[in-house]
Amino acid sequence: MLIGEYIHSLDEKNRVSLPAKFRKEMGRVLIITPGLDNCLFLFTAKEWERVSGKLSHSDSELSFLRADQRSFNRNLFGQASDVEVDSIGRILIPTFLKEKISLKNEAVLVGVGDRVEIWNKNAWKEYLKVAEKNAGAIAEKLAGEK
Amino acid sequence: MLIGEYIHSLDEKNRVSLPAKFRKEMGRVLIITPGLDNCLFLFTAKEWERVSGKLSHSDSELSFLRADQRSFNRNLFGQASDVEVDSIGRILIPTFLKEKISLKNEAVLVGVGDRVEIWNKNAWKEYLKVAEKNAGAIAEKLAGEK
DNA sequence: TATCAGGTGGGAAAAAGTGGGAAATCTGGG
DNA sequence: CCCAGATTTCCCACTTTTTCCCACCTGATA
Repeated sequence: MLIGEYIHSLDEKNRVSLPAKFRKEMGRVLIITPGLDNCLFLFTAKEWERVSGKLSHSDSELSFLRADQRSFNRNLFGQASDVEVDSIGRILIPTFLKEKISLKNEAVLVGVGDRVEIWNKNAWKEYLKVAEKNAGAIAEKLAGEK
Repeated sequence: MLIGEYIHSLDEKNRVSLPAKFRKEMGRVLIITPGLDNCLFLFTAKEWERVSGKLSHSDSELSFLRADQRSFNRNLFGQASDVEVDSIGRILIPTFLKEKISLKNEAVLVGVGDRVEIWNKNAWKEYLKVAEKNAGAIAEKLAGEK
């Protein structure tokens, strides 16, 4: 289970260290994609299989015939990238994804159970502030649903 | 799986580098056709077999009997062209396809799972903007279906 | 204080991408 | 049938980017 929050530097070659605690669990090849709420998702290869398989339609049909499928797949696949963890535990953030969430020198890596999220530091702080304030109310709502 | 977005130059001889990450998976001979939403589709030979097979004998009826099917197939098949990847990984974009999607000096190559798409840079940015806006809604919808 | 692990930075080698010249091929006109 | 000009193909060379590797720094620990 991936948990915890780490602030690591993003160097001028767009490298970030994957927190040592995440490395064993995640393996050597990861998939990075735009996430929701302006962060990036980092999936293990296996988890990516599950996610992409679930989201994209079966390949027995021609997915490009439907406009909403095209739109969705261009987003999902076109904005994804596979990254390899180097010999000392770093990954390379593709430029177009770095820009998408306005990553600067510092990146926040957050373990969220089965995936890792990468955030712009300020965006993360802001998000947390709001999330904490709402936590009580959301808990009540979830309690009703589950 | 073909994923990711790359911006490459289209030189005055109409050549573009196929991103290195795509080369191994795609092989030496590709099929390029007009795509949907004003881009070009680039299929592997194998994927083209599958696609063209589906389109030409869909629903076990004769595909030339329906006007809209004739129209669609004439566009796709008639304008298709096979292109060979040269010794250093470039392909040649046929002039009429280049003009069809108004390609300029820069081309965007996008991996969309089982095919690659080629876009005019601005058109891609515009498309993506809209697609991203709808992604949330589509995701919710898919979440409901699955 | 010495040691170790995690994290950071940077140089050199390799790969990827770009541009252009020369050979080969095609085309139309005499 | 041959030639001149245009186009395409092939190959080489340059530049930029990426990858690989090594060294250093820092904080925790014995």
